[in-house]
Amino acid sequence: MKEGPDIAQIGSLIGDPARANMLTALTGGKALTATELAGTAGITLQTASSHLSKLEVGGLITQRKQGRHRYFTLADDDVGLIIEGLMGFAAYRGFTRHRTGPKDPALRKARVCYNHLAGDYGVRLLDSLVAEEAIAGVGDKLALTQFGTSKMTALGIDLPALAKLRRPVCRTCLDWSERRSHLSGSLGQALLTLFLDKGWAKREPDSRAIRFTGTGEKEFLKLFPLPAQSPIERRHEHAVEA
Amino acid sequence: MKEGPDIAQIGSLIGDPARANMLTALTGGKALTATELAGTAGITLQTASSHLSKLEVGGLITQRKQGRHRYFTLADDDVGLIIEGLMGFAAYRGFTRHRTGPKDPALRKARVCYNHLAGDYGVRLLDSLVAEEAIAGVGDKLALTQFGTSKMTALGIDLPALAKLRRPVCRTCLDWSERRSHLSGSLGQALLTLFLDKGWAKREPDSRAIRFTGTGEKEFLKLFPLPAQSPIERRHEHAVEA
DNA sequence: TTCATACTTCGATGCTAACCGAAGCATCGA
DNA sequence: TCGATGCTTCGGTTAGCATCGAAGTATGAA
Repeated sequence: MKEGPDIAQIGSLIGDPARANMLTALTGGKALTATELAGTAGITLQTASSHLSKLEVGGLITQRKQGRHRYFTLADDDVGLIIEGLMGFAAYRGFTRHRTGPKDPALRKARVCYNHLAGDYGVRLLDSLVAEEAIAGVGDKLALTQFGTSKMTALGIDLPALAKLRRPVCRTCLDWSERRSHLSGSLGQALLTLFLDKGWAKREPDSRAIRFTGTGEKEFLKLFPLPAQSPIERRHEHAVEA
Repeated sequence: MKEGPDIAQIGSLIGDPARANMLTALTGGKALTATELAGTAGITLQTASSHLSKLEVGGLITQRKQGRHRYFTLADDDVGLIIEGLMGFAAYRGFTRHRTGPKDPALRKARVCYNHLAGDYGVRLLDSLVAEEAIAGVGDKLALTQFGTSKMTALGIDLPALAKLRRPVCRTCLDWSERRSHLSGSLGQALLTLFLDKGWAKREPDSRAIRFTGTGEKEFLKLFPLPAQSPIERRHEHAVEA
């Protein structure tokens, strides 16, 4: 009726509680089976199957057949960004119908956001890279500086390979617990993979939380130090916790 | 059932086509009456009233009584950001159920995004300010430099007054037609107001489009020139038009 | 071949919510 | 005071969709 794109389709896809729970679970980054997703959403397998096919034709998720399992993942970085953005909005408005459990502090410290690091440590990572001028840019236009390029290469990250992908290398993603940006994009993904590979951190089994080991935490903080003072003064916003 | 905020509530609010149309209309920035919103959504006044009360308790809109009219606006900058974000996503995925009309080129050139300038000119504005280093920062952490502060003051913008508001002064907002950031926040709002006050541009009556006058366009381009080369190379993404 | 697991499709049910007609309330102008 | 306008509330209808039981398909294991 009016000009412009159609928001309502995506809205209604996210609007169903069962589907919202599935999407939230998939924001953890792991590929999950239909049975697992049915469990997290608290519905039977038949209902889950119906929901999953709707999400797929809606372009929010994709599936990969493997044996007799079907693994579902978010379709895309963009979907993760949208979900995380809505979570931030909801948290800020106090839309926390599901009472937050004891895992909350761990989640707030470090967690997976689709495929990259989020939470306090995720924000800290980007802050540090910006402060030491490894990354520069404005808004969603971020890029590695020369110093940043050599730092990443020294860490063993194959930047030319990342550049060949069709996804942006550096990107920001709004952190719903910190209400500030953290690093997304293929570099964000590569860094999280690096931390896990090096054994600095491990994923909690049934949660989005990431637990750093003692030495891993030391190494991380040494590699990504925080400046004495933030380069740009910024008022502190704290999400309202209900 | 799970940890974290509840996306589904907002999703279902946006998920109804009538409500989505109302929200899209309100993204134009004007305060609209219930009757007007009913018209744009194509429903009766009774139904519209029901929808509007749901949107209000959901925290997406607010109303102001004035005489026997009730004027509705988006509650907040955040709501505008969410809506624009979803529009970008929907446009990119080709979710354009409402066929785009002939107004489209004008909309793409310059339009209102809740309360600030969007479209080609909106993106250009931020690009220019960044290129001449009037604004610096990363992600959502933007701030005026010393040069930027004096430039804005020279334009007649009362920065101390803006700083006193509880909203951020500088902020980025994802442009759904350009798929890049433009300037939001109270400064973005102040600049758009300035352009309109100076007579450089006028709002189209029943659209989000903004039409620059001949001299207004000249002044705008002179005041916010584009650099010869973009400071950071960035791949061009063009939204899929269906 | 037979059984088990993983998932989809079909069909029926039941609930929710969008919708509108009619009536009620509030504000404004005369 | 009276009528007109703008909007809300109530009641009843209808339509859509989430849900699950039952049956069907595909893959893997024994």
